[in-house]
Amino acid sequence: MIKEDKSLKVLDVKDTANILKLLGDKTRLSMVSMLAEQECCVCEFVEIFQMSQPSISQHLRKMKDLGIVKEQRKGQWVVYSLNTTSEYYLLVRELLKHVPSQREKFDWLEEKGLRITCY
Amino acid sequence: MIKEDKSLKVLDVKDTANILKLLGDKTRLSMVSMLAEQECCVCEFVEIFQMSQPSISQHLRKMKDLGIVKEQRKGQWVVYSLNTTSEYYLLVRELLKHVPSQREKFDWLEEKGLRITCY
DNA sequence: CACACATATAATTATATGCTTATATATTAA
DNA sequence: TTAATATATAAGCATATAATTATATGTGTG
Repeated sequence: MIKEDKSLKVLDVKDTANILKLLGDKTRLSMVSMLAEQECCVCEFVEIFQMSQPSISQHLRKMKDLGIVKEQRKGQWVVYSLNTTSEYYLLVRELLKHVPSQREKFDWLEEKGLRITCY
Repeated sequence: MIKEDKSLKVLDVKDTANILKLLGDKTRLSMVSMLAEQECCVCEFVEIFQMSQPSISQHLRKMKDLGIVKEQRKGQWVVYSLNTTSEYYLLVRELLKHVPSQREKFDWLEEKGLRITCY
């Protein structure tokens, strides 16, 4: 019996290129790296990236459209998280190994008293 | 003594995003996938991708600029290959694992009698 | 309900990207 | 040296992208 490599899923060149293009943006790559650590809501991203709220929303939208992230409303907030059931999830996890941890960004939110999401 | 993971090199978020953006193009991703198999010259790429020669040259230029590929003149041809000494090489290799082999493209060149590079 | 807060969408704008055509450069062969 | 072939670069154009502002929608609270 051949053992399947659980860290590998072969994808289309075209689909893969689309994912790479999507993650080929500093803001979005940081976002997924953060989401690999913890879930996070829109207004927290706005604080972290010092960027307009619509801009953040649009970045998240693009990632949601390709199924990389998912959203969940929690009261007045919308909390985003990595979609671990995506066919691209393994690729994304692999990519993130090559990028430094973004945990500090959550620490910064805590310090500033801007952390929203409750655990 | 801590054993270093030879398949992992942690990079800047910004640099990584640039690499992903570069490879977030169907043509360029196919190109590096081909180069991971064998070296290849410009005119062969032109045949494979059915695209103008300047367009191919420009794609290769971008990848050369980031150090992902390197070139070597062989007579009237310029042969491109993966730059295995690039700081991005490990990331690129990892990415390519998630993409199907492009060996068939070389087979197609052979069949059509368009294979140039000599081994 | 009215208001505040959080988020999404639409419209606009500036810039980046990818392709084409035209042209320049480099190499080989007659 | 001239012609043919291979490649690179420049300029122009059409489309894509990422940001902004303005506005709409959704939710909690008095």
